[in-house]
Amino acid sequence: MTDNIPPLKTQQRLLITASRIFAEKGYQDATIAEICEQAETNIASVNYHFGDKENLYLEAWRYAFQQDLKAHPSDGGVDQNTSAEHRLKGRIQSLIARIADPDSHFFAIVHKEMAHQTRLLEKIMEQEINPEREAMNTLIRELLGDNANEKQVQFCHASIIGQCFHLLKVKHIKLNNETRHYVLDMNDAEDFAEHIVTFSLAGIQAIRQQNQLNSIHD
Amino acid sequence: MTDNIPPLKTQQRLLITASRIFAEKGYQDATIAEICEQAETNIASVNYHFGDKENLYLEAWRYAFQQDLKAHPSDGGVDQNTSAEHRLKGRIQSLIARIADPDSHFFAIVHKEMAHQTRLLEKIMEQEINPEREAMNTLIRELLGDNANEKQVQFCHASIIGQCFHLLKVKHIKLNNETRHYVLDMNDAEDFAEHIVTFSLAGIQAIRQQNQLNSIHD
DNA sequence: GTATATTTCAAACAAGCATTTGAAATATAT
DNA sequence: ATATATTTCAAATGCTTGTTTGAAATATAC
Repeated sequence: MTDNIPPLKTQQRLLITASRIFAEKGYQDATIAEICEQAETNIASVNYHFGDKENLYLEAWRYAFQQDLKAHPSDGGVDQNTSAEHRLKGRIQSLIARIADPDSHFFAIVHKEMAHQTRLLEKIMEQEINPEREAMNTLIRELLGDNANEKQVQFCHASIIGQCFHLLKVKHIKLNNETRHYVLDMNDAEDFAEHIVTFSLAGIQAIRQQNQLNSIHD
Repeated sequence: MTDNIPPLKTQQRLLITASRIFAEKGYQDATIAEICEQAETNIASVNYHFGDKENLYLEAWRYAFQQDLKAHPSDGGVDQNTSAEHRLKGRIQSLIARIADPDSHFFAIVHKEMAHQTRLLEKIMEQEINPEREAMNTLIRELLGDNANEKQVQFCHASIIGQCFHLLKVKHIKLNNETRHYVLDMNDAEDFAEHIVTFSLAGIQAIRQQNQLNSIHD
């Protein structure tokens, strides 16, 4: 009777390994052979436990999503009673954290998925991402004020998400640094999050003020 | 002696077709068979004219870059003597136009390239994109004022590029629109460009003002 | 302890696709 | 007009990789 931790089940090892490798290489370039080798199991086990490669991909992605959220809750751990500014800041920081954290794979897979284009995954995306989008849009609406229309809300949302996802690109394009000037990298993630908050709150205010000016003319 | 336009050479047809198909499907999913079929030539012609698939990809990408710039010059056709605000606006509009135009393939290929990860392409990217980046950074420096440091310039650049590239994602993720609320789409490209300009000029001003406040404390 | 179900494994299989080949067709030059 | 170079073509080749197979090993249940 030892207190040894029982080794993880094959299925679990496959999920963990697959989410990492799919994040690194994308669906196409990741081979079942490589995943199984690193998960220390036989190739046939993918078929046995998950049916086929695509289903393993799906499950690994879902798994990564849950793990990432466990490490970085989407509200950033900010009290729901604080100002919209602070809650937006929390959400931006959470997003940046999930993108920058080398152990968070969900967004890396999303990023790689740009090329692959599976219909199934899109469905998952909608399911998983929509609630986060709506939560952020609610904050944006509050910050934009009553004169704002839905299009402006979506544009501001796109501005914020676009900035955050840009870090994803930087993360995966490892540039051959020929002693060039300073360039955004992963060590700046927290600073960049601060920047996005400042930049975006000002952007939102500008739209709000534009609306107020226009409404006077009516 | 007729004034018939001579049919395009095989090599040219391959470049045109390949840039379109690589933009649609990415490197991996695009097959030589399909490209040749649509270019109305034999599969072996890729090997004959370009050596291999990767080199065709390279050449098609370069070709797309040139074509896109021909249609949408990177300065947006704005007079170099106008204000930094207007010149930045011109650049943003050019970028958005090249991203939104269904006949412009360069950025679509960049987008799909996220998954493929060829070292060669990265090198070309640097060559082609760096001048544009520097041009925009010069404008950003001017708008940020003398108190700004290089990191802030890069952050602001990342903010703007990130917003523009977000449109690229929207373009290629054709969502199964289940009668959901309004959502950004390609018809909004011009409006979105306007939005990015307003949003980003305000963001840049906010950083500038932050710097001014901080410099007073010294 | 035996029978049944579950899981692992090495090897074989099959499909997709880039690439090659060598001959046929066409263009170019002299 | 003839010789030479260029371009096209159908078919074959070979590699990569996802999937299947059936037996062996292991766990589970009674």
